[in-house]
Amino acid sequence: MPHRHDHSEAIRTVAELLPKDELLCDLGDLFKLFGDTTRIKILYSLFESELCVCAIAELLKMEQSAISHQLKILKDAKLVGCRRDGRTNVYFLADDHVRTIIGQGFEHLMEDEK
Amino acid sequence: MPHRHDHSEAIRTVAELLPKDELLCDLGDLFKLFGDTTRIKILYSLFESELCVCAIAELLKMEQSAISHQLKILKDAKLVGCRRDGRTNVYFLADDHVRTIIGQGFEHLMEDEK
DNA sequence: GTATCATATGAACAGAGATTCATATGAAAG
DNA sequence: CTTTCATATGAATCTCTGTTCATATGATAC
Repeated sequence: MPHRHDHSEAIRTVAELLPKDELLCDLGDLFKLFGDTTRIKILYSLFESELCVCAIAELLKMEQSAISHQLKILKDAKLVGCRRDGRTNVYFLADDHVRTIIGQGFEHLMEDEK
Repeated sequence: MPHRHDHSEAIRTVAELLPKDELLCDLGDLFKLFGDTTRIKILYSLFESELCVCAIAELLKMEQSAISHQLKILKDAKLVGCRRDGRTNVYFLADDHVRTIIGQGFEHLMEDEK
């Protein structure tokens, strides 16, 4: 028992309502995907239209390799999809939740400005 | 010019619609807050009721110091608020956006299960 | 086939961030 | 005013992660 004062009641109540550890981890992992500027920029770019790797690299003024690495992460998480087109790889948003989640973050920031 | 094939049109279009760098960074920083399991757990705990530091530490079975450090980060970001109560510090959700954003993440995970 | 373009990938490096340990602060009880 | 409890904080450590560099793959054009 680390401390003396009693809050066991509150703890019990909250503990029962807390989701499983695994789910909370998955939730953290999901938000981690949005927690990087490069990935946010990539996702935001794909809001408008599908794009090939080198277009994104040019747009963000970053190296092709860096973009490719991040696209792999987004693809593994199934936030983006990929399609071959000649010798280029075209990426696109795989899920409309991406728009919603980023939109929510956006709204939060906007209200903070006030 | 890093590559030969032309996509300058797509780049121009997207570039115009892309928010400022600073905003995209802020967005990334916001999501970074949710991208850690400990912080997710803390926020989730505060969904139910306000809690003092040692209650959270006990609940999550983590050291008081670790919780305190994370609470500082959440407080600096104004996601949680803090109130003195005798010699304990009581923390609470400062913003209902937190519920919305985490809720969206939750929904995304649930749909993925299918 | 060979050369070239677009992308992927692995290793190495560097920076950020989370936890722990030790200690400081601050309030209340005696 | 001293002691104890609750929390905060700084430094150190260790882990994770993003970028770069070099290279591999894969497809097209010649």
